[in-house]
Amino acid sequence: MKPGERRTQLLEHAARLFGDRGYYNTSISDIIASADVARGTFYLYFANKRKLFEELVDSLLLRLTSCIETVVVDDTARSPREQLVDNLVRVFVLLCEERHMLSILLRGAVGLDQEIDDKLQDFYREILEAIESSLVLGQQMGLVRAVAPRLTAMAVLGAVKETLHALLHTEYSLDSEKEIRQHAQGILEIFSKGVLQDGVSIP
Amino acid sequence: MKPGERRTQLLEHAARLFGDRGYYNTSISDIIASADVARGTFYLYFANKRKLFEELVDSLLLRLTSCIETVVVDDTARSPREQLVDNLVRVFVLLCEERHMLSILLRGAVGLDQEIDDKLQDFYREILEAIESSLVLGQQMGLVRAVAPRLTAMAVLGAVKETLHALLHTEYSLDSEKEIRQHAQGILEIFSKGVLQDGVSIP
Amino acid sequence: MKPGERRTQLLEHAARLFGDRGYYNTSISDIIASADVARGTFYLYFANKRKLFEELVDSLLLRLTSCIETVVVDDTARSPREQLVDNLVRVFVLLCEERHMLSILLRGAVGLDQEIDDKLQDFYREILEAIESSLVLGQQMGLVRAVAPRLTAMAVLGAVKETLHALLHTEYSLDSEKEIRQHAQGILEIFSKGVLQDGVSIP
Amino acid sequence: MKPGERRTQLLEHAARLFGDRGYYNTSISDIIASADVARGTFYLYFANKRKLFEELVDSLLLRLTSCIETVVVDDTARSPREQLVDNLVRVFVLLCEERHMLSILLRGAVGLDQEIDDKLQDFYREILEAIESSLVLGQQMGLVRAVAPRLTAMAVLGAVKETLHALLHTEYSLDSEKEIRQHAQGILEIFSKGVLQDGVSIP
DNA sequence: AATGAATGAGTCTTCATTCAT
DNA sequence: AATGAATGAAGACTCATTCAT
Repeated sequence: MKPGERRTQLLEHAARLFGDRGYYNTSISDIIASADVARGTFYLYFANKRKLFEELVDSLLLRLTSCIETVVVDDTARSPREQLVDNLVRVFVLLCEERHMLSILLRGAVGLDQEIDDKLQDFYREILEAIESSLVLGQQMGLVRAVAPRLTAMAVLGAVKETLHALLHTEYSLDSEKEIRQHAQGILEIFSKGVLQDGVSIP
Repeated sequence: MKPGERRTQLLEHAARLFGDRGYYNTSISDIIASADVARGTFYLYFANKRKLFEELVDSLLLRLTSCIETVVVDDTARSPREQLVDNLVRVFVLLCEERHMLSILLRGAVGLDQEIDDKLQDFYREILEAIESSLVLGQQMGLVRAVAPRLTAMAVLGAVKETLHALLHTEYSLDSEKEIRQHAQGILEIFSKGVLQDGVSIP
Repeated sequence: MKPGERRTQLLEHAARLFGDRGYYNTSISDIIASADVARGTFYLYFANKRKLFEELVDSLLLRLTSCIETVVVDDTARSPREQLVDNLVRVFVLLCEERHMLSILLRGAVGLDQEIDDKLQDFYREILEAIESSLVLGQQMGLVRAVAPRLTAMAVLGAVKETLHALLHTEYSLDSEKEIRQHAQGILEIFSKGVLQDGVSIP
Repeated sequence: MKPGERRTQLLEHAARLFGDRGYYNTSISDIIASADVARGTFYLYFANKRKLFEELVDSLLLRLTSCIETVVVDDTARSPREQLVDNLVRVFVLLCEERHMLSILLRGAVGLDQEIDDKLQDFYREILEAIESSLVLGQQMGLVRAVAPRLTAMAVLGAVKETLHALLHTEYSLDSEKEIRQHAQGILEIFSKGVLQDGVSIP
């Protein structure tokens, strides 16, 4: 077994177990039994259970961050719309592939550890701020109506989270990339034009 | 101490602790220390920690459910829009008053207990279905565009959840009912008309 | 409810429960629930659980002792044989009527309390000594062979205990006094003549 | 410390404590304190207190069973009488060496656990049946009088149990194998010929 | 006499972590 | 690098007993 392979092995098994049962219902015994590794070996690679979890979260946030590209208005190759959809698609594809991590991401690590909680909090805050500043920019360019940018950003983020959440519980499934793309476009459309017919307003 | 008061006392202290630290980081010792009650007294009122938690969840879902009224189209007193906003406002007011329960609601009881998890799941599913059927009705009446009803329902629910989530972390605050009402109207507006200016589309 | 009736009520319910489940598997809660009496009331009549048990044992030993009459050789009305059998019959009748107490008697109160244990020990010792001295007397009168008196006494007591034990487990039943009398005579015969045919010895 | 030694260590200390104080008055704390072992270590070797006890009972019954050999009538080396006595001697020797287990054996595990109780019950039943069938065989061969076989079997078993019981309370002691052999022969003789002189009957 | 809410010492059990081999 | 026996702090839960009403 190559060096580092043991580590990966433990991380993968732990991710599956944490995703399935949650942090507190996954014991070190479960992880080492699943990875077929001795108890002492675990502590050769990770300082403790919390650190292993933290590493899983870090790794996920890193990969997620690298999924998201800043939308460039004057890209001649891809329209802003395409770039937005592509961002969403990449996020969904990543998280569909790693349901276990998705589970960890959505549940958060509440009550587990302030440090890890903060990381997730920061991650979401950055995303919120990115959306918010895009909206503000759009408003400055006259493209976006006078909606409250922060509130709108939260709405968008929440919508994405909720559809991800639905994926976990198999009420909803996105099996092909085509479906995922349609899903992403659907979300974008809802927020672009709203749900009402032109000229209609809620009475 | 009146009968039933001890129970309530324990429920309240437990709610605060569960809300602050999460289920697993709240021990019975914490609860009874907080409520200043003897160990045995706890078990006089609750079979175990899980049952107490379940009761908190049940009680919250009950109160939440009773907040939400079916929107009636031909109400002469209040327009559908007002009814929608009032529903949202009541939910927000209730949850603002009980932050601890809000925390429990949003985190879910993941990995804790299938039964409790299912209750939350069912609750959210009912809300989703209510939103979805309203949208379908709106489409039949020609008011709502040809958006995917399920996806849209998830987007709306997610948006509400996310703003509630923000409340927990004090990035965002809704201190008066007036603010809450504006907040609810804001969400409604985003989903009604979307974020784009009339005649504009994302390039 | 007459005074003293509460006491009796508690004693009877406790006897049944102790007999069925044993001392440690019978809680005060069980007893007061069975007797339909408040918790505090229990302690009005008994200092504690142990004292109640002690009273049950005392009462049983008293009644047992009063069952057993010293065998008188020159009684013109009843032969010694009849007196012996009558003693056994009375003991069996008493214990058949109160199976729960029989259970307590046979199990002993081992590990429960030195004091109670000693009482049972003393009771059995007295019986042993009575049998032993009868045997010695018989030997002096030339009726009894040169068997070891103590050992023989233990054998007799053990035989009686074992058949009582069998009653508890329904392998064996003594439903009428006639059956009980035959049973007692059977035991007496075994010890009188032994099991071998005249003139035969175990090879 | 060799593998398996910890287990044995715990079993031995537990046997002593259970024997001295009984099951319910022996806590896990007592056992681990006596064996000078950490709390967690206990659960490394036994699922719980009950399982440890069960193992002690199982082990004793196994060793007891292997003490007892079927009596062979046409053995040229040892007469049936010798074989019978040898069986008894082996049982007594075993139980004299392990007083603690003797205590457990005689007290039974009443009210502790149906499963363990049944094991003891079954063990005694088998012994009873073996004695009973020997008596019936003896009757068919014309050696044994027309005594009730079941009743007689119970008497014999009871006698043996009672003398064992006496050993526990030091009223009686069997310190050498010679004494034990005399004891066994004494019991056999009582049941062979009875206690009465030839030609005498209880008046 | 009777009640039953309250108590808290004591029990079993789990599990993350350590360390000698 | 790897092992797994050993640890013990910490948690949930029980139940005999008390005492104010």
